[in-house]
Amino acid sequence: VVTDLLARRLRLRDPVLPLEEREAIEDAVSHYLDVPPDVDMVSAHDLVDECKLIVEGWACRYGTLPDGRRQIMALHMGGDFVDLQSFPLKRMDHSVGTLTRCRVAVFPHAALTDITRRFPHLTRLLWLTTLLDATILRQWLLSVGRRWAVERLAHLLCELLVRLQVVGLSNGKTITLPLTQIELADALGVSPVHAHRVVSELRDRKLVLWRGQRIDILDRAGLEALAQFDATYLALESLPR
Amino acid sequence: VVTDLLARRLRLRDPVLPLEEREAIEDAVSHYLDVPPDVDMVSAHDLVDECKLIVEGWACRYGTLPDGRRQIMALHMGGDFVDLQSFPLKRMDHSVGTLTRCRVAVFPHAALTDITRRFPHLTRLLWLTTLLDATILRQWLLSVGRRWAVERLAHLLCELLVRLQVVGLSNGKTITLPLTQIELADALGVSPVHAHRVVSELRDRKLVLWRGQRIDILDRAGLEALAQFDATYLALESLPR
DNA sequence: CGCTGCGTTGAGACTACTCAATATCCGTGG
DNA sequence: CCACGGATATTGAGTAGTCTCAACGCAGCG
Repeated sequence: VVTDLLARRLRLRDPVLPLEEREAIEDAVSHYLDVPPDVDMVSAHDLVDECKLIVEGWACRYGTLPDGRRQIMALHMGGDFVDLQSFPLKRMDHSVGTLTRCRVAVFPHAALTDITRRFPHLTRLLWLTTLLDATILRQWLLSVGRRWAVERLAHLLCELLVRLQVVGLSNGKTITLPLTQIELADALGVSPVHAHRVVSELRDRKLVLWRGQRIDILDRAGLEALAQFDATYLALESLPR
Repeated sequence: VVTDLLARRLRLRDPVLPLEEREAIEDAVSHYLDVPPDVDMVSAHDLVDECKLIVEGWACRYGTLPDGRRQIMALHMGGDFVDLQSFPLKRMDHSVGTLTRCRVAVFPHAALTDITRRFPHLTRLLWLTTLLDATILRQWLLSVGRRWAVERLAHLLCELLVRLQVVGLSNGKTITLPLTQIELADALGVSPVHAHRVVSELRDRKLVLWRGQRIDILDRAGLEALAQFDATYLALESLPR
């Protein structure tokens, strides 16, 4: 299960994962877990000794300020490691919470250490996935710093569209986004009221049909133009080794 | 040279770097380079096959939108890898430019691949440095998304103060920041005019003495309070292996 | 059936932006 | 040594994007 998800996410970079590496991943899973919605899987400042991969469901990374202001820093879906960075870092600098009920696979750090000793190539792939998170993070920073709120929302949708398609969770025309407008606001770095206004604007511009969690993309090209979207950061190209 | 810089940056996490690993790092350097100020060391979309570590000088990562808006995503000084992420990723999703003249050490990807094959522990340390960049990145996102511009500037100063102290480039009371207000604006995600106003505000509040590139910290506690600064994300604690 | 959380909408306030003018610094050349 | 040009710093005024406050509607749920 786990291997298929990871392989799907990485196939564009590394089409064939050697059998022994596939087995190594599978063996590194100590157990599976079901986590209810709106629960923290790990909290900032925690010292952790295992990593979690989402098999199904949605989660988000977020940071908070002492006075309560909150910023969501990433959205994660099936196939994503939510805290692989904790393997080298150990200490969490942010929290990860579920947005929906999540099924997760648990990888003890010890098993990952073993992988780094025996499978250099696989190690580089795991490293790669943490770096992909970072490229997305940089785009979010660019968005929050330099895009207007509407553009930012458009860009988020473009990103999710691609990422969901890669793992087969969207047909490119519709996505299911289990976020309240308050959570969306925390992801965009705006107030809840403004998040709503910005959603309305995309609706009014006839770019999307947004009803609750279901979002129909009416004009993907228009959305990408508005967002000034450039997908290269998602590292979808196949490269020679 | 290179090893000392890296060791200094990592000593809090891993106090003793085995001799053979130190040699491996030293051997991985193919050559040194001097880069003039205000020049791109690597550009977005580049396909690269070597990584660069700053020995001396300042550089920044930045991303741009097609219409020219620019966001600086990280500031780098001596001891920082500016594009280690390009080792697993290959393709650059952003650019790296010098702020001052820089002396850099060059690591061919092939040499790094060799390290991942022979030194799992060192590999995890290299992985770690890319993840430290990511924790800083997350703080910047939190800043840009949820802190007012003054708080954001204060937070940036607190961060730089700590980072410079770790590598011995600041005594904790003064830092040299080779940024124009335009570049500072791009780092904070505000307009140049507002960047200036925000610098003035820190001056007026008697928190700093800001003259050109030289910044004297008059009230570090006040600065940290204003920024709601929490240094744990910089991973300065020593942890049991 | 009333509570509670979320979505929606309006109004006024505030942070930050743009435009624009002036001042200062610094390297270059006369 | 000083005049000049260009880039940067500084300041003011008006505007625009976004925020806060607040009210109301709606749906789910015990």
